[in-house]
Amino acid sequence: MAVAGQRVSIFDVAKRASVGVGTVSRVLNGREGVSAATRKRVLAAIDALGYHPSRLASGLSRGRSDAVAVVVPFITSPSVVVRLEGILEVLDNVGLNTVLYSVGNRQQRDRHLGVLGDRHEAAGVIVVSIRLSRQHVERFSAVGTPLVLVDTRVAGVPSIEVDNREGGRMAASHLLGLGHRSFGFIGDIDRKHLGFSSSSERLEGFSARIAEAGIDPSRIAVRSGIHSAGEAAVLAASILELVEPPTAIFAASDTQASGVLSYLKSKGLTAPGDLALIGFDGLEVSALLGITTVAQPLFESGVRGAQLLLQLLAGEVPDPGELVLPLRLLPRSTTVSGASIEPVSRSP
Amino acid sequence: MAVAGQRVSIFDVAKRASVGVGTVSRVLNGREGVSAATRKRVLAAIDALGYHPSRLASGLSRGRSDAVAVVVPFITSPSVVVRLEGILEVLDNVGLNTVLYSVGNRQQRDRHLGVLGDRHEAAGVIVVSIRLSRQHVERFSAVGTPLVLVDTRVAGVPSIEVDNREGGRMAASHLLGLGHRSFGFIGDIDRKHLGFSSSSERLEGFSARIAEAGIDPSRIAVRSGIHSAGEAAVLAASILELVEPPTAIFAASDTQASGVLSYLKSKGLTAPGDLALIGFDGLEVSALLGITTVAQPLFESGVRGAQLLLQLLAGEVPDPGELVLPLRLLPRSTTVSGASIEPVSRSP
DNA sequence: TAGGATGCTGGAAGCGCTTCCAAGCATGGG
DNA sequence: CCCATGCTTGGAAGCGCTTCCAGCATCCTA
Repeated sequence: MAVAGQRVSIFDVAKRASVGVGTVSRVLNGREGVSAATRKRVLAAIDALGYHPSRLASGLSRGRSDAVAVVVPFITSPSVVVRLEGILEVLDNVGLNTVLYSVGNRQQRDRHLGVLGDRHEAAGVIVVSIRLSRQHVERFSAVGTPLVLVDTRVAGVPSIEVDNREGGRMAASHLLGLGHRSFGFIGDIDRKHLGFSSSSERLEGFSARIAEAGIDPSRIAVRSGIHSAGEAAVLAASILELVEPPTAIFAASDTQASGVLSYLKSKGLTAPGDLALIGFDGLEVSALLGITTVAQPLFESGVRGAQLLLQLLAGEVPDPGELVLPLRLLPRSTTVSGASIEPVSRSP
Repeated sequence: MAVAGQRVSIFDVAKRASVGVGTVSRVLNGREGVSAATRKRVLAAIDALGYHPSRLASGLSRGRSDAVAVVVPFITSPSVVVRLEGILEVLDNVGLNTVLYSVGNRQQRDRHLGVLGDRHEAAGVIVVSIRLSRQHVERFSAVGTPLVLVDTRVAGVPSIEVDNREGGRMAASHLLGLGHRSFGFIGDIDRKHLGFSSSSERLEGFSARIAEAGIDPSRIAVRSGIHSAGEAAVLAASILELVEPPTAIFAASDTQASGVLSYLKSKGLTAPGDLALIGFDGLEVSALLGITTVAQPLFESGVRGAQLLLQLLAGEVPDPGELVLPLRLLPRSTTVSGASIEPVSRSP
């Protein structure tokens, strides 16, 4: 055991095993060229001293850390969490250390990305949902740190995305097909200025499709607020209090759709009878509540992103570097009355 | 801008500003004893070169990093995420860098905790939900790294917890009060062996209270599986297929309760008519679905934990070092028929 | 048997920062 | 006019590791 207050260094291990520090380093890194007997002595010393190598020193000396950095926006949205699960699933499996950097505002973003790009503090970096400038990206490519984007993109950088405009169109088509002609939209505001654009892109696609159907898109009742179910409930109220409320609402996320549904229930209203409702994401909560949604492969986006990074780390050049994953419309009971109810599935 | 492939060091900045590295360091760390003119020259050089100090080097040199490490179990449960939000809320506000270490198994746990405790790679550490051994803790106290536990505890270490046994008792009392006499329990298995014990503690309290009511607790239909809604649905099926199914089920978490409810709906059954259902945690999903639950202050646990750490970092000794937060039973429509439905609230 | 290969090993240099000490330079009091 | 005092400043040492080179056995080959 380590003596209280004393930090054990590679030097102590070397002394105890009667070898040089170089040899200890070789053992630590599983490099060959160390006899079995010596290796055993070193391992015994490490064990006896309770030694842990300093990641700082090794990273500094090597010029790069061996951890993977994942930069995520302040984890406030369930969709980010699911993506993260996918990323960790892959990275954990191959035994890579993963460090998460949570970004709550632009300042934090620039600091973290600056350091991660400028210095080699990570073997590779995955950025989730945060919009990067070309400058940010150039830093990474200049020093050769592999970079992968999930749910965001910059030309020329490997990324995983969905087509949010297409998703908006799908939602509109579904509602139009059901005969709806008046619409509301509940989206979120990028208050932290991190460049979140999916909400507005979804609205764009939605509006475009509505226009194609010959309906004036400026008549869509658009409301935006912070991304939360509670806020969405309030926004829903404001829409339903209109003189001529729409017959259908498209919420930019399932979280927001669930807030709308909760508001309806509290007023004794039902979907789709009083209001048709469609969300986005395909979160588990939408299945539990029976909310129709445009589902995107969140978990898979994380998995693919991590796999892309592994390829880059292995020196390969991923072929379809910029991947667009497919969306699926899941019709459920908030738009189609009498839709069959399925239990949530066992696998995520 | 930095020249491609070239890393800019403090030395380059010093040269450009025609000062010594010591002076640059002083400027970087906002230390006084630098004339305004010199400071301005240094800042200009930093800007011109696009310089970012290396956290590795500064951490190594200083003997400690200035970031706060938060160790969380592989983010699989929404409750952990909410706690994390609370932690980040506080830490972000005071401008502390936060780095998350995700732990998926014992090996990872020991590696991360070993390094964080042994070396000074973090100014302070918050561990969420993972059980620590006395040995782990001693490492931290030996080197003097502040440590705070959230949702787990070790005697003598500042921590934030709830009384899970008491929560189990509250659930039992509620169901007993409604006249139920036969029970099922759906909990989770600590498959990763990270020492999660809340599920079993909740069962203990539940059983104890049942026994006090004169009912043989061994007759509780206990089922356990991995922590997910889907798995809980399967376990619920196995309980309801019993020859004499219970009239009420206590699920160890809201996530699991939501799975049970989803199963009921898919079978055309209702709560509490066919089965009374109570969950645990007070997640938003329980409000959305109207599930009765034993609510714990998740967000607040994170906030308090972070505040505790800030106190320790400031050198203060927190007075009630080991905090037990209160639980609240929220009766909703899965146990009390006709319970009023409230919209989800605006604030989290 | 000698000369070169080969396999292990020790340890110095260097990664980029902080910190501390000594030194330079004004300034003010005596 | 001289020296003590207080600011600023430069830069060497050291944090703990990796890496590379040189040194030493040992082994193989001709």
